Amino acid sequence: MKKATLKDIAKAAGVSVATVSYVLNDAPNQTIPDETRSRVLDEAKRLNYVPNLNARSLVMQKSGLIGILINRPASGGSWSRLRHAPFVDGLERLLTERGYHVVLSSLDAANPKLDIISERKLDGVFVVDAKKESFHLISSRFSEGVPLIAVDGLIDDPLFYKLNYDYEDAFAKLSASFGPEQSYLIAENVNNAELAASIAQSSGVPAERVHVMENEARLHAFLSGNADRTGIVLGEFAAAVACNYADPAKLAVICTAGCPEIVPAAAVRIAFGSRKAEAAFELMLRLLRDPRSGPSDQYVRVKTVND
Amino acid sequence: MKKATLKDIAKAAGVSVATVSYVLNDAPNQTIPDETRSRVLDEAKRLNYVPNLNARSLVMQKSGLIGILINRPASGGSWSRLRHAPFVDGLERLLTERGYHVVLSSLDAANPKLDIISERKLDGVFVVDAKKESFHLISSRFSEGVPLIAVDGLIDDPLFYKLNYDYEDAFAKLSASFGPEQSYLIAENVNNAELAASIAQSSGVPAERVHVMENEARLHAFLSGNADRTGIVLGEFAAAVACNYADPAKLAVICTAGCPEIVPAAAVRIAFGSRKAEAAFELMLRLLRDPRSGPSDQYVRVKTVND
DNA sequence: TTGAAAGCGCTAACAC
DNA sequence: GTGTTAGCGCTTTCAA
Repeated sequence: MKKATLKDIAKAAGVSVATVSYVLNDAPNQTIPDETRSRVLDEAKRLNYVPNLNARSLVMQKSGLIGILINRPASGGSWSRLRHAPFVDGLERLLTERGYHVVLSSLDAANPKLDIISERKLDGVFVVDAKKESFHLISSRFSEGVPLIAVDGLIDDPLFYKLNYDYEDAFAKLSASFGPEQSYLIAENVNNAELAASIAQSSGVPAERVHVMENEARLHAFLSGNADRTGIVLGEFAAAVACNYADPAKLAVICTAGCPEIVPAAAVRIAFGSRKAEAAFELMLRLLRDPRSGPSDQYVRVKTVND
Repeated sequence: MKKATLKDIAKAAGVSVATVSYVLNDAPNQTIPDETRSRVLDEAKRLNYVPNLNARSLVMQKSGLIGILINRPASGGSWSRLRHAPFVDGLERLLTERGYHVVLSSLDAANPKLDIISERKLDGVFVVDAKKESFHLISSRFSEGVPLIAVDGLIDDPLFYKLNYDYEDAFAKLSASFGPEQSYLIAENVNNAELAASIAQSSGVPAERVHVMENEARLHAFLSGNADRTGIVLGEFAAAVACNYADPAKLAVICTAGCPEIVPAAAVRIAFGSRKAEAAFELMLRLLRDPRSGPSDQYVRVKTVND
């Protein structure tokens, strides 16, 4: 039994392919009598018809595919491999639920192969944690109207909408008990230099007490030298590791991945929940409907969850 | 500037589309003089040619897409949302590196929409953590030769190759210090009932001391009642949570996600590393080359990393 | 060594 | 109401 096509259904139902297509797609301005309609529908079901989306994509010049392109660190512990996982999961779920198909693709920071966007005629693209250069590489190739959303990256390029956490807000909430003057900061090793700079700056923590997560040994060394201080940790996975070398009670963790349960209960926790995925989804839907309906300054900032 | 097609290149280079196609694909049994070849290549580059893979997929009846279909729990804490993340990440990376495009799709256990396989003409499919019924639903629709790999699921269906951890091996390594007679077991809340049963059974832990991870409250209650015992925990994320309610030093964690750093160093750790993703990738590649070149019993068991 | 042409399965304009 | 048909961009057979 091989795949049935429109033609097969047409033959079986004694109508033309056009009619079948009309019925199956509920074509707006076609008026099909119920008798014909149900005959077609019956045959389609009987033949186990499944549309070939490659054919449809070819003629429609759009695919129903949304891309999530992630710039992954070449090396790095599990904290960096996990960093985007809950976001990707959440976003994928929402998109799938909505009927989109999701293609996931790792970008090599050195050599980001972005052809997938045009090759597959992606309807919309999320670019996660990319360097400035990657963004420019994309925008130099797209005069087209594909919605482009930069996630976790500050980029001065009008082709991209930008979606970021409002770290400033998070730090502010912490400032009473974890004042930047006396605390240190453990930051995630993000690819986007502009974002990293902005985080460090808005934390208010002096540069010499900002540690960028790289490997366990260096983290250990840094924490040993700051055992008497309180600390702020960005990311629950980094925090889980840090708790092996620091007293959780002296730590405030800004949960960027929506997994607060992972960090020891003794630490102070402040969370963004799963809002980034939701915001990403909503913005994309809106742009898909109308490519320029996003916020006029192109920035979306996700705030922490208030409890 | 709109997308260039083969036809555009052909016109620009003064040859036919067939010739362009031959050149661009290094067609095996065509002999193209270097002069023509480079003229075509030059024009392709000049026009920023990017192939339309939807068109190619249509004629080739295959897409270059590999599907990862994941049965996600409707509810559950971050430990369950994270469970497959490192596997998916690792697998996606390997596939992407190899030139495949990866489509990711959540399956609703109640209503698994599997049409994506035929709609997109997927070249190969991983089905992760699915119930018996979902597997049957798939195999009832596929006489076709698409390589199907069931990950984290025991299923008696010849259409699927099965890829699972060798839990027995892991438990055996632990038996000296964490004897099943005196320990409890915290198991992940897997969808596949057959797998769950097999894990519980091969652990040797008496049924009344096997706790299936559901929510933090129930976990807390269970651990309170077993404070005097040693315990084995499946999954590092579950373990991280458990450490809030149990002494890490009395815990052995079987790391199923490749993220041992996440669990407190005081616990005994035994790991599968990232071998599942690698094994999945290798098996898929082999099947893609020759659909029946997998192990004859269709089972692949991934062992723990020896150190 | 190259090209013309027949599709792959589908959509939609247009004719009847 | 329904059918005919011209593509969408590509691969590949067959002829020249």
